[in-house]
Amino acid sequence: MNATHQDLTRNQTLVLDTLAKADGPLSAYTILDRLRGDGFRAPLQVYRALEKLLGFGLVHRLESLNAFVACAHPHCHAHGLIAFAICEGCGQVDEFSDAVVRERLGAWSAENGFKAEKTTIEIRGHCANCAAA
Amino acid sequence: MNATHQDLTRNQTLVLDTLAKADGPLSAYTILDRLRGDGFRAPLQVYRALEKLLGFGLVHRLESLNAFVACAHPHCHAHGLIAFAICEGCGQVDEFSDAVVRERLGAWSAENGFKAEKTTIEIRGHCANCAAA
DNA sequence: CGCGACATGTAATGATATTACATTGCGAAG
DNA sequence: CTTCGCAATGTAATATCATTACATGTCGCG
Repeated sequence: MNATHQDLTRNQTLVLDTLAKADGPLSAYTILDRLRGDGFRAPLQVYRALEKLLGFGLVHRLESLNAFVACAHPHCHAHGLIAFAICEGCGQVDEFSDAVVRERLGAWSAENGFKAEKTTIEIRGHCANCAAA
Repeated sequence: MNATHQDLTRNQTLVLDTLAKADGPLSAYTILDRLRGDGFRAPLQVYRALEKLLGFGLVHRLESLNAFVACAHPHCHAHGLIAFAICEGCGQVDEFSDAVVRERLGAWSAENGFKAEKTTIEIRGHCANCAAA
């Protein structure tokens, strides 16, 4: 049914691996630079792979950063709505999910006849370590 | 203490009025184009005004759109966390606030020692009218 | 006046994303 | 087995969004 890692093309695999190895979000152009050695030449190669990976749920886009991260729970295909806590200090991203938040936003949508398709929740701030420093 | 509409400079007023008159979010460059007749020549004039207006809470940035809207409740300076429902059909943006959502995200932050500074919640989808069509 | 703080003007550049078009690889229909 | 069609890929050009750097203007205040 859903795409597995097996179905990925060469470019998709390269992009996903790059994100998985990174310790934080990467911009498309950073990914491009890291894959020059693998023959990547143009932004579109990255954007096309990202588009698919986003569709597969293997990668997330951080809207407030214009950057991308590998999904922290790639084998769990059921995490309804995902929130991100983004540390401005170290760049670490924490991915979590909250049923109550999902329920409340769903309730608002229902009340207002709004058909939600994609929800973005991003908290910018400082993680425990960086806040201490 | 907080800036009032009175304190705004000419450029800030022009940008805010442009956003207030618009029926949806505008990109910085769209604002620039609309203000050419008022002497605007460069993106920075817009970005500088937006920066201040964002600080005053009179304008919001929609991260998933790279665009800006006038605050729907400019006289209420206490709306903690704001969520946006963005219609892909007509471009309308609905701004709302939910205490439970705020409380849940605050709880997550507290539990994880995360110091939240700015929270973005954006729901992309279709409003009642556009979903019907 | 002359200084300091802040707003502004202008140009150049950097960063992010898409459009357009040519090519390749590969499975299915004939 | 070949040809058709589709999806992925390659490449260039361009569009869109945002910032850096530096010069100038304005105005209150000592």
